[in-house]
Amino acid sequence: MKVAADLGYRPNLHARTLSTGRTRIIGVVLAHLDNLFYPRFLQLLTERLQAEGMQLLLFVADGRQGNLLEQLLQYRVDGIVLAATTLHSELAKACAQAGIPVVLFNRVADTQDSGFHSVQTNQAEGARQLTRFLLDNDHRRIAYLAGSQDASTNQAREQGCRQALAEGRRRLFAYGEGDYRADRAQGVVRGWYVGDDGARRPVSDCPDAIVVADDQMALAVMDTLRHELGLQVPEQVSVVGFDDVPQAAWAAYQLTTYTQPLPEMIESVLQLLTAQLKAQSADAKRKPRGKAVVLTGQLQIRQSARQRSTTRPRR
Amino acid sequence: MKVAADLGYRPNLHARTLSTGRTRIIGVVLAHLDNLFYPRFLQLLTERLQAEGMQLLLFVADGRQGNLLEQLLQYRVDGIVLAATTLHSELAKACAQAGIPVVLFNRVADTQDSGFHSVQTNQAEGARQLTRFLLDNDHRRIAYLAGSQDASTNQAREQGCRQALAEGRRRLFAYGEGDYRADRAQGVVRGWYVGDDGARRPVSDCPDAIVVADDQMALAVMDTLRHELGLQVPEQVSVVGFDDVPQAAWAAYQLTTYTQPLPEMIESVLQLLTAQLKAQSADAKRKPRGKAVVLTGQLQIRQSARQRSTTRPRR
DNA sequence: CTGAAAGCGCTTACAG
DNA sequence: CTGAAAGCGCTTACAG
Repeated sequence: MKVAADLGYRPNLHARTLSTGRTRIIGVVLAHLDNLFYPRFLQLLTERLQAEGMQLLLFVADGRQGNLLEQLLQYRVDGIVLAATTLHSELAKACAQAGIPVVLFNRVADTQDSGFHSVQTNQAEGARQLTRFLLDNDHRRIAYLAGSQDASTNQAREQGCRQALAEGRRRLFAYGEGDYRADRAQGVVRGWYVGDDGARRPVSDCPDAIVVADDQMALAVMDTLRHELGLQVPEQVSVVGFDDVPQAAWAAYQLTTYTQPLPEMIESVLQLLTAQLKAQSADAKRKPRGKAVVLTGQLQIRQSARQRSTTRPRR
Repeated sequence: MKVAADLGYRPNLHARTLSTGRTRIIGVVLAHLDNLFYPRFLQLLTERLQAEGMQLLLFVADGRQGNLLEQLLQYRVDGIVLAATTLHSELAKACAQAGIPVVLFNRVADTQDSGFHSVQTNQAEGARQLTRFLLDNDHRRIAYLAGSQDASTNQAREQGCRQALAEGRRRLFAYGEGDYRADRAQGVVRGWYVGDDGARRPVSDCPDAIVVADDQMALAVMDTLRHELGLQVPEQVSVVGFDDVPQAAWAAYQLTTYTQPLPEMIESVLQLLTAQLKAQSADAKRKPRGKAVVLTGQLQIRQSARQRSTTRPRR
């Protein structure tokens, strides 16, 4: 042993892989690393995997999925984490078919009980709480600015928003699609507040609150409202987001949002992954139903949404 | 071939690795993915590596470097990109000793001609241009807010700042260390503008411009100046940063900064990496000198630094 | 030009 | 309990 250490011997993990069939490599597929929510996700996931002695092979989905799948399979990854919100489910299916454990992050399978494991926050409940907060604080013309229509995150958030409105016997005042992109979101907002003639619309024709499908867009929307349209946030328009990205807490924004419990989510991802790895070696044939973990986030009240009164009535 | 495809055959890359000695895996080590500059770096690098048919194995340096090095070596990565600014150079040396090509990103070896390849922006020149811009626009009390003292990026930027001041026959008005962390930077700024008694210092005792070692800290500094200390940026205090992270362009900040040419930098990283891989297979013994690629960035003038006058004198 | 064999560096079942 | 052999799935030099 001493000699081996002195000679600088390191076991070759690829050789080990050949005989054990385990690579200890997890493939992680991201769609947009430019979304402010994912850097921290990636950092935490990497740290946790490292701590477990596993490695993270990073892929960015850029449309050419075929190639990506090929790589994933050829490297015999032990498991795959799919965090690409808008990613077509073809990829997930192909991986599962190849017998590789898949965990969907912040995304749920669009086909019913497809057998995929998934981890997400209770999106609908979060959006419901945000919307109810706005209703409770006297907002009456509430708009929803959607992410991508086909993203499960957006669908749940939209549904939660609509549900809260229905409970409050209110209708949605305006609806637009931002596709989870800052520039598109800003375009939608301009359309809401500025008429075709380039003049500002009357206040009563404009939303007094905007439920934005994620923080990324919400921050961009705040910029446009304040610096381009000259509106006060939250005095004239309230904005709420979803995720609680680091930037949401910055003094310039102080965004009211719904916090996704990222560390817990990561733990769940790891649990699902390792559970599958064990089950796989135990009895490879028994295919368990996909387990959908839904975690509870938290309403994070900051300053971007107007509150009825700072001095609360004494009980 | 048809049959193979029908059966879903995929070559096992680990087996190939065993016989060829090439893994087509590049190890990437990051210190802080929470720095706003790195997500895009990682995204672009991943895309480029994927395009070349290589894979990216991601590591986050969390102090326990020994373990990290072990993993890197055991997975027989073909090359390593070290983007961890404050990372101790032990790691780089150990990798080089093990015969793995290393490219330093945004960082230069602290030991002279250590044989490492590196890619960076001309940091000193950038800081010089930023500082000169401030001088040319009538700023007289210029402070430098440093990153980590031992980071080569910071050393070069500080030197560039001091050089421009010397050229303008000015002295540095104040100096503080933010360690590339937003909260530390904010603490330094508070100390500059607020006395021990908690009262604001007289204007003439405070900087009228701050050269911040990176955008991450510069944005936090702007927040503190505006929202905590009630100062106008740029009217009362100018702030400039370095990197040109996506957030620097946000309407709330409009940060004047020095743009690092990220796509070009990535290209250089890939070139250095592939060149070494070829050289390695050609004659493994000839150890070439480290090549230090220094690219030119660009002064990005926005609104966070006061300009003398919007109407320029006609020539 | 085609095809069988050796070898890459491990693990593990098996023989002694 | 120890030690030699077979096998994981490729590549490549070599024999036919």
